[in-house]
Amino acid sequence: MRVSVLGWRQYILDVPQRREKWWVTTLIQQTLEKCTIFKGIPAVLLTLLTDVAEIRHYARGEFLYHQGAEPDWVYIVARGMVRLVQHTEDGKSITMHTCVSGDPLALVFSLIGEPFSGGAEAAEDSDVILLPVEVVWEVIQQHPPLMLNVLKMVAGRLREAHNRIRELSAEKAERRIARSTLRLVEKVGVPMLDGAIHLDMRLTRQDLAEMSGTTLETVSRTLTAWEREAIIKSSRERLTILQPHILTGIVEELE
Amino acid sequence: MRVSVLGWRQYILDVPQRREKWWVTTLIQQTLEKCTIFKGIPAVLLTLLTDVAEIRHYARGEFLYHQGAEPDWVYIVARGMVRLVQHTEDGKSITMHTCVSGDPLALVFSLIGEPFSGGAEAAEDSDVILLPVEVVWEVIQQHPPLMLNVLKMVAGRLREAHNRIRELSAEKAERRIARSTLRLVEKVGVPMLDGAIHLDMRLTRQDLAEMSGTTLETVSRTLTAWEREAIIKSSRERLTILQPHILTGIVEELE
DNA sequence: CGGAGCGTTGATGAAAATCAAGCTGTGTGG
DNA sequence: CCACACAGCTTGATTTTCATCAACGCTCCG
Repeated sequence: MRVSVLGWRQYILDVPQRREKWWVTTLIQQTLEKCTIFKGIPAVLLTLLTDVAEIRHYARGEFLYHQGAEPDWVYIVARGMVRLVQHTEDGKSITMHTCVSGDPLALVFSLIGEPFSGGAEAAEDSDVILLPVEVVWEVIQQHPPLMLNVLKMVAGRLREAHNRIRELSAEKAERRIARSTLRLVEKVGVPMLDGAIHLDMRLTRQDLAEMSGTTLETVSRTLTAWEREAIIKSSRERLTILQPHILTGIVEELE
Repeated sequence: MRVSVLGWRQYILDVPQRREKWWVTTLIQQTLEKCTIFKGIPAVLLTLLTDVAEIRHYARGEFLYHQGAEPDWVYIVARGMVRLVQHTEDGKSITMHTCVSGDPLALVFSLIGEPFSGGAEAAEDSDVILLPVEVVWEVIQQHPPLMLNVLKMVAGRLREAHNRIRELSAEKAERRIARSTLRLVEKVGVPMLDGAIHLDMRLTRQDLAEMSGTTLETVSRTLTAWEREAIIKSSRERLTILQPHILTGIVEELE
């Protein structure tokens, strides 16, 4: 009878065919539960979302959607990482935001019905939950406080974007690279026994450059310098921060 | 009885004391009516907002609020311009967004209850409408579709912020200045008979520099060069774009 | 008339992009 | 299992861009 209230019978009826593996359902439910975007959602609506959700795998480098496309799904990262990118006319890409497990993508543009301002590319092999836009919309109608969660999420991203504008306008490359690195520590940092922090992701110099607004050569030189000072330890696509407080110092020091 | 429904008796009762001039009420009502943020609002709620609104004058350079403060009002620009700024540790300021008549400020941070990520400074002598946060919140509760307007507004600003990140990461100073100029054309451009567009605001080189992520010297040199090519005509704090299409060309040309 | 705020211009230097060449680790296919 | 190709990384040399420092002109206003 949940079905008749919400009027999404077609999705519910589809479920048996689409969902063979019980553990897929479990994964979806657990992921959705811990999304800040769904905080405070009534159990019945969460179940509805779980029922209509699809899950899809994206290989590293694959695109979930492209700049300018019209949104038809809301995406939630279950496992892996997805980065939101914009491309310049001359083919460079810039990373606007990096989404990790639990982060939503395409949500806002779905709700307001505008085409994407950027593309979304899997930065790692990732599992992503897909929710039909109409269902997400209906769920929010049923429980308007969710809109506040959405607003908080966008506000957070806006704040982050403004911070980056400030950094790009006023700061030197080394500092911006330090900032990008520390942001990654927040997202995928794994503390080691000796106080070091390992970044649990594949990360090329190019990636860091696209996050910092600089070039891969500059990133390479900077990391080499840091490694000489034993601030970090890096190898191909791997990065461990040995002394995080020094990076913090680089970010905070005056002038 | 609108009062008892909404429970904002105290504001309603305050009105007679606070509002001596009838034309102030008219100005407030007309401004609120044309706000995209209040599009679709029921008349009764608009009246409520009009009743509880205050209007305040800010001189050029005066701050409406400062970075880090807790929001207690929602601001709507009625006349003039207000810019949202962030400050760096070494005292420089960066303009994040320029608000013109009808634009809301502090709205999102009010709704999510977080301190401001930047300050708001009157860029011209301005009249600004102040709405108590609690009333705005109550109005949105009464008419949830308004939340969508809010979301649209934030999404627009996020899009703009991302565009600026892309520009700052990849583009040269002249192009960024051209972009900032064209953005101002959109906001305060007044078309002239001869096809030129005059910017209806006081605008120093420093202002343009803070919008473009460069320095006042670079802006000065660029404008001088443009003036030599008869693209613009500028005098102290005044700017007229004689050939807008050339600026568009600078923004769009490859490499 | 004098000063404050805005604007111009020049000289200089630092930062970082760009161009270039070669190295290294990883994975793949023969 | 080896070789080899490729993607990622390093390093050096060169050049461009722009910030910075500095000095001075203009004009508005008290």
